[in-house]
Amino acid sequence: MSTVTQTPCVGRPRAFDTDDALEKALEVFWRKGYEGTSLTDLTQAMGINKPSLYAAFGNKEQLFLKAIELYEQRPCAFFYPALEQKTAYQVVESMLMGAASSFVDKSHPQGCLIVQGALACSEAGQAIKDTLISRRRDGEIALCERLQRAKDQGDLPVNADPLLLSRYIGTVLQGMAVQATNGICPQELRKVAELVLANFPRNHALS
Amino acid sequence: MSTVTQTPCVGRPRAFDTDDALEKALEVFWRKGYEGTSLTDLTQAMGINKPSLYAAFGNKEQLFLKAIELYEQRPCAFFYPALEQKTAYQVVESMLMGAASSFVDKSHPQGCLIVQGALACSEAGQAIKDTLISRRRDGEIALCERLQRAKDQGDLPVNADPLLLSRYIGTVLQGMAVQATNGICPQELRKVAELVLANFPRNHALS
DNA sequence: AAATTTATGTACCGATAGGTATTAAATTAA
DNA sequence: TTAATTTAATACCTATCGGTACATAAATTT
Repeated sequence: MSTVTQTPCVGRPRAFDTDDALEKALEVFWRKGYEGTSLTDLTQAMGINKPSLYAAFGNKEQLFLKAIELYEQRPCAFFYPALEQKTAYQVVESMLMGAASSFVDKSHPQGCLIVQGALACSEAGQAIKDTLISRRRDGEIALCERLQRAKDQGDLPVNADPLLLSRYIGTVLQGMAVQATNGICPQELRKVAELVLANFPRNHALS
Repeated sequence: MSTVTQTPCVGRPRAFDTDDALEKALEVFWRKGYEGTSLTDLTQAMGINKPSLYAAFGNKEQLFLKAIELYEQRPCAFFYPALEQKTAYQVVESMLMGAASSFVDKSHPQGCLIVQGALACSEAGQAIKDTLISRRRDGEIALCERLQRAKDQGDLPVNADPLLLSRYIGTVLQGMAVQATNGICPQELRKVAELVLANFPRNHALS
C-alpha cells in the first residue's frame, strides 16, 4: 500500500488519522452531495478544524476527489471486481447483486456517490459534475469491453450488442441508485435486479 | 384554466407575466437543481427582482414546488398521459419512448427535474428532497395500479407481477434520466428503451 | 538547550446565500 | 383630484459560504 500512515519525521505530529478522516468525509459527501456538504459539515464529521483539513487534503474539491477514489475502492467495490467473473452473465449478475446490496446497505448512506454526488449543481460544481459523469461513463466502457470480449469468446449470442447491453446495464444500475435514495427496501431492489438478470442473454452451453 | 392571467383590478399592474417567469424558473431549477440554484440565478432568468419574486411566488421553496407542478404538466408530460394507453405494453412503450425523447430534448435542460432536482442535498433541502421522492413513488404507484388493471383484464400474463414490473420500469426511467445528464445521444437512449420494451411481457393475443 | 519544522486553534476574510424594509411609481376607486 | 392599493427598485439585513493569517503547541534536528 502506498498511502500507509507514515508519521513524517520532523515537526509536530498530526493528531488525527487521515484515512479515518477521509472515510468520515466520504460519508458526508455521500449523504449530502458535493455542494450540499459544507466545510462545517466536514470538519465536524472528521473531528478536525479547517486549517487541518486544508493542510491534509488541499481544499473541498480535492477532498471530494479523494473521497470518490476511496468510494470506488471500498464500499462500492462491487463494480470493477465484477468484471473478472468468468462469464458475461456472471459479470452482470455480480454487478446487479452487488449494487442491490451496496446501495441500500444501512451501514452507510443510501444510493451511489457517483450518481448523487453532483447530478445537477451550480457553475461552481461543474468540474465535479463532469468528473462524476466521466466515472459513470468509464464504468460503462469497461463493461462494454468485457462484454465484447465475452462475445468474441462465444460467451454471448452472436446477435448480442455489447455497447447496447452495457448502456442498458448502466442505466439499470443508475436507476437502482435512485431507487435506493427513494428508500426502497433491500428485497424489492434485489427483485428488480433478478428481473433484469432473467432477461439477460446467455449461452446456456457455456455458463 | 384556473391560472389564466387576470389583471387584478386595483393597484399598479404587474410588469411581467407570471407564467413566463415560472417557466424561466423551471428551466434554471431543472439545470442546476434546487440547492444549486440561487436567488440571483432565478431573478436574472425571470427578468424580475427579488421583491417581485417573493410577492408573486412566496419564496424559493414555493417557487420550486410550482415549478415541478408546471414540469409535470408540460415538458415531462409523457408519464401520466401514457397510463391511458389501451394496453399495458402500449402504456410502457409510451412512457419509455416519451422519456427517451423528453430527457434529451435539446430545447431544455437534459434529464428529469424530479430525479435531479434534489437527489442529495443539505438539511435545508430535505423537504424538497422528500417531495421529489414522493413524486417518484406516486408515479410508480400509478403505473402499478395500471398494470394491475391490465392483469385483471387479461392484458398481462397471469404470472406477471405488476408491483415488480412498475418498480422495474421506474428504475429504468430514473436510470434513463441519469443517462441523459451523462450526455447520452438521443438514438442511444432510444435503443435502450427499445431493449427494455423487447423484454416486456405481453399477451400477443390481445395487443 | 536552541533552532527548525509541522500541526492546532482561534479568529478573521470577502463573497454570497435567502430574505426584507422602504420608498417611488403606476394603476383604480371615490 | 385625491385616497387607496399594488408593484418595482434599491438598498439593506443576518447567516453562512469556502478559505486563510496568525499565534501557539509539539515534535525533531543540530
